[in-house]
Amino acid sequence: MELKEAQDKFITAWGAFGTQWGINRTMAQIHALLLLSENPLSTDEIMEKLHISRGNVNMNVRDLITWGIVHKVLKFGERKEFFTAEKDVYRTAIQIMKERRKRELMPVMELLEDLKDQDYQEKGGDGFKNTLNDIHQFGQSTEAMLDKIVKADERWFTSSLLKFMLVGSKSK
Amino acid sequence: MELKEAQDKFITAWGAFGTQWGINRTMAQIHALLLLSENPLSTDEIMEKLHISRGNVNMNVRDLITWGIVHKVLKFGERKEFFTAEKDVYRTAIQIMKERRKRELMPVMELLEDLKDQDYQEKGGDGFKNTLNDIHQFGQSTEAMLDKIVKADERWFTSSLLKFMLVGSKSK
DNA sequence: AATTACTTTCAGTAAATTGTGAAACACGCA
DNA sequence: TGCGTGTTTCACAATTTACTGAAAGTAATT
Repeated sequence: MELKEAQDKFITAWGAFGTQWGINRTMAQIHALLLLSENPLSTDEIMEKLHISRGNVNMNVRDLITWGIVHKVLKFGERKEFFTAEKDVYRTAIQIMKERRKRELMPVMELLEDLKDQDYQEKGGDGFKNTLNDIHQFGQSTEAMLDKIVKADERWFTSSLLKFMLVGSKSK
Repeated sequence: MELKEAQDKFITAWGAFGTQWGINRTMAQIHALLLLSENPLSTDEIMEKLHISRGNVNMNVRDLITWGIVHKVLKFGERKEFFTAEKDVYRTAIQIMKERRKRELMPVMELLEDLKDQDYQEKGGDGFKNTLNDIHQFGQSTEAMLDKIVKADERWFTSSLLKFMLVGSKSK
């Protein structure tokens, strides 16, 4: 298999996987493309390589930027904007966790806190409250974990946490 | 706020959150409904409470069952099938992790292994290989972690891991 | 102030996903 | 075997989401 061919395969597949997650195909493909490119690409280059429209590139790139995993780069002497992906896989992963937490976990927690702190006198009210409590507690545990991971640097994440996960467990 | 009102709010919101994840609204709503119901519900009850068609209920319930977070229950003397959600939040979460791993992580790993083990002689081939390696390595770390979590029981998950995450970290 | 080089927006369209409801299917029972 | 009760399937419809391309916007350059 040729290099270019392999890269295309990777980009295509990355796009398909993206779909299964909540990410749209094009966004995932752009990310993959930038990840593989040694140097930053312009809008036109992305358009050409992925055969998509200018508007599409613009919107998805901006989205990737708000996710914090793609950066705008200005080349000296050029008026065009270029884009590049964060190359460190751990950083990228942590960045995604951070954003998902903010967008997906936090709103749920807010709802739970809202519903939880009320008195439901009726029959069944306790069961409901318990369910909310369980979920809330789980959410808090998750938040605590993410917080640790996010605040730590990726070196710690690999070495310390992973070592613990792989070796340090004493339970069944 | 009335109990029923609060429950409806929860179900609606859970559906909306589901959408942000890769899960479809109805599936998330059915899950929420079953989570809140003390006793198992029949297809007809679900149809009625969520105002959705029989086919829709059937398909989504079966999907939830393949995810392992909803179970079929047979009531003595009744011919109908009833459904109930796994009530333990940790079990549910672990179950979801397991499935996502299988459906989303494993195929990616396979692709990476396939592309990785080749020789790309051309210029740039090394960069590509390095990128693949990084992602692969990260994937393996993730797999290792999930594996530990999945194999452990939820008691361990809460006590041991969480304690470690909250207290045991010595790094910056 | 007009031109050039580029970016952003957005109405309309295309594509993908989800939902419906009626028909086919399954199965116990008289 | 035919009936009653319940489940599953699936073509089609409705809804949601993503993409296009042209027009409007921005700003440096002449």
